[in-house]
Amino acid sequence: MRMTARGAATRLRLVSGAALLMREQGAAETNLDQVLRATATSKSQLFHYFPDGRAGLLVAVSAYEAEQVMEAQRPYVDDLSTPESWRAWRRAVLRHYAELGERCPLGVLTSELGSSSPEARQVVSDLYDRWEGALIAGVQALIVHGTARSDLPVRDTARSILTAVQGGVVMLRATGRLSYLETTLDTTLEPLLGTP
Amino acid sequence: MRMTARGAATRLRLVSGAALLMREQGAAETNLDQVLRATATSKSQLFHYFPDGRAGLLVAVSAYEAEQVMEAQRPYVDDLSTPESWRAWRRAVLRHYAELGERCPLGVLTSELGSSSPEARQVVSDLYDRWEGALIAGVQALIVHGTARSDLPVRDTARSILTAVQGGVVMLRATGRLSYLETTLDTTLEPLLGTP
DNA sequence: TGAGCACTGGACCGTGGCGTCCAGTCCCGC
DNA sequence: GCGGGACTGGACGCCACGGTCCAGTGCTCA
Repeated sequence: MRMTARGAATRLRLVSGAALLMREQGAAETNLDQVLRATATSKSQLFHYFPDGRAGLLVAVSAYEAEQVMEAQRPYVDDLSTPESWRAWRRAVLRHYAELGERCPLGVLTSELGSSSPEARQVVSDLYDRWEGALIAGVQALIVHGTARSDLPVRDTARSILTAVQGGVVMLRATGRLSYLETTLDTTLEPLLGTP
Repeated sequence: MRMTARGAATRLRLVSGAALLMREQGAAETNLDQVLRATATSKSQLFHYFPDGRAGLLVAVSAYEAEQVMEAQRPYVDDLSTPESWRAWRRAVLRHYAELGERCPLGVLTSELGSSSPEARQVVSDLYDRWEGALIAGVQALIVHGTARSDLPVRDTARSILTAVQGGVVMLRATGRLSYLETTLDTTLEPLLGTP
């Protein structure tokens, strides 16, 4: 689809506006009219940019939110080669979820958007792959660096960390408490960084 | 509401039937007509037992599924006083999720039902409290038993285990792989049971 | 500058799905 | 065995919400 700068801006306004609404009140509770009102657009514009309607919008929101999840961990997640960068990463993650609380992109991605369509599911699963890849590289680097024991199972360790974040976010959404994420992250990172 | 045996059976048929449908296809994708067809009941029966309609049914399903989550861990979760019972508990949990896969009560509880209404949210949060309580008692017992170090933070350890299960289930639902749960559970239980 | 297509506005439509109503049946307690 | 309330059946109403249509407007590029 050819698009002018103005068109691209409208499209982005729709996606980011929809994403925000869905974070705050859930995807299922967000209807198209709300999105249109919040973004000052009309129905025909929405269907112009998303011929598949709501379904297409959900996929775009998924991709947008997946990007936000990675963005929140930058720049650290891109280079987890030292204990310092791991610690900085941990701080960044905790800060992000402390700020957003239950209204985080990851929460709505895993619990709602991911199961809305095969395409959205693919987006979520791609996110996990990228994320796991970054963590694997980081664990590997710490072994080379000598901080972590060389017999550490690299992939399993990375997956544990990913799982810890997921679990922490679920509990955050359910209880409003950040402590689950903090504690579990500490436990899981211990073999990598030692007791802080 | 007064109820005869027959009425109670009808009510239970509605709740358990709805729960099954919602596990398999999600709560949002399950409408009342499907529930009625699956349970061989009629709309007036449903509204007879659930005057609040769909909302009330969702709360009842939440309570039912919360009970299923605990039931799946029985009898071990009620007495985690020895390393053997902890190991048996771990096996029971893994077997349960290996069997049900993505169609587990916990998954639909956390991702859909829990946010459907304040009442349902309360049910979910009560479940977590009960669960955490059982784990705390178990960790405490292992310390008394001498298996676990006495300086282990009891509540934090219990919460880590709970978070590990949650994270593992999220990843199971997203990827279909049980390994996340297995690995993370091992890591988290290590300070309690040592390397198996 | 003007032709054509991207872009916009908003009225309109169909329907899936929740909830209501009422008439009839069955069972429990006296 | 009989009165009343628990229980059942299914037709009906209503409306929120996703999606369509078409008539304009204004940018872009030759």
